[in-house]
Amino acid sequence: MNEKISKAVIARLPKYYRILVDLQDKGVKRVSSKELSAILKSTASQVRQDFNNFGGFGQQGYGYNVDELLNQIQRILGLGSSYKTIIIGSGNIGQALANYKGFSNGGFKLEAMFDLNPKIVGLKVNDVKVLDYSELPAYLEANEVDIAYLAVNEQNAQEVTNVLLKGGVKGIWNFTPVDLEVTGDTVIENVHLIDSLYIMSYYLKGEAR
Amino acid sequence: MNEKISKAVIARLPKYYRILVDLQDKGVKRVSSKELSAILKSTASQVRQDFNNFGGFGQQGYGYNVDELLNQIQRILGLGSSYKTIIIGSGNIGQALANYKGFSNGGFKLEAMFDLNPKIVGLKVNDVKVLDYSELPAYLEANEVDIAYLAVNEQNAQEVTNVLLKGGVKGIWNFTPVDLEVTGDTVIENVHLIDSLYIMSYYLKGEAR
DNA sequence: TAGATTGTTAATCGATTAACAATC
DNA sequence: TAGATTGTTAATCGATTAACAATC
Repeated sequence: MNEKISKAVIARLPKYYRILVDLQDKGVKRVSSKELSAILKSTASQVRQDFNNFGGFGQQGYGYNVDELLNQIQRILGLGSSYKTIIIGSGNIGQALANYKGFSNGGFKLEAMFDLNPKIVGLKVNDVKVLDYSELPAYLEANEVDIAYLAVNEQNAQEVTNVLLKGGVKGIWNFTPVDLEVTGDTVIENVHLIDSLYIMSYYLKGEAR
Repeated sequence: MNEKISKAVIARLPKYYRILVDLQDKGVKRVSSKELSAILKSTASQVRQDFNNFGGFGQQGYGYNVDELLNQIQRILGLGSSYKTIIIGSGNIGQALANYKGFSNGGFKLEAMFDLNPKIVGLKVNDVKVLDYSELPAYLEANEVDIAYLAVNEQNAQEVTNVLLKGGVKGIWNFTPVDLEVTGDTVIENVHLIDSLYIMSYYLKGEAR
């Protein structure tokens, strides 16, 4: 399956996932595309199209079984797996990410943190020790890392990325405002906070018009 | 102008902005849509279409003046203005946002922080004092707030939002995984970190196929 | 069975890309 | 002027929505 599913569809999957977890918590057993679309503020048609990208898992005349649908989406998103993660740049954002509880549920296991700043190196954040950045290449040599959370200074972002790529990291969750250059099939997921704030500014200004 | 510009276009503006700041820093004086598209990995056609949503500011045969184009995009994004901001939920993420230097440049001025936790209330983060959450309604009564950065627990997100709306906050930058219900024309900008991580998981899994 | 709701095809809508006359 | 590159219209592509036969 999975010929080439559009980014728009993938971007909606986590929302389906969240909604289904909610429904399951509430003890709801079945749900129709129409009900889902009401929650999502989209159309029943889109919901069905989305699911049918992966081979529909509903039943005519019935709808979708919440447990089963949730399992499927979990599987599609790969949330059954366990990911080994590291944090590069253990300042404010890096530490916030280390402390954030939500990630471990999805199977994202923080294994190590790194920083340049001698004041930060050696700290323990949420039971994970901050190592000196100079140790990163050796660490990558010795340990298989799935995802690196990149929260370093803008100036160092690309250089650190190159080290991570050389070390065989499979994905980079990028919190810097830099559009990283990568080779090969390394996955980059950007969280451009500044962009998000600027977009908000645009719409706020719109209010005044 | 500005009839109804698509979200896709708006989402690209911060990237143009970043690129133009870079070019200006490098002393570049002019740039063509073709050059910009090469940096953006898009097409020259799209670049020109994007700018022409706001009334083109190029010159035939020449291209775009970097300084002028940057000014225009800055103006469109409303980055000349000054925004009064507060942080609700001053845990890890709230504090990281308070400490983040990048925001003040864009005119986002942090005025106050709030939290429920007595261990956090009273702290000073980046020279801003954390107030008790119970003081929020009075604060909003007394002060005009443009943007609230929402970094509270998932469980409290909607309730806090209701307080913010009642207090006349114009926009909410939402770091909770909740899809907030809002009335009126309050602007919501979501930073769904978990969604972003799940999307990354999807593409990582794809590698293995 | 009859009603409900899916899976799926067809129609529409919007966004991206191509083309080219206008003009600096 | 000739070359370059815009602004803008037209063509294409892709995503969303509508419609409906299949079927639980």
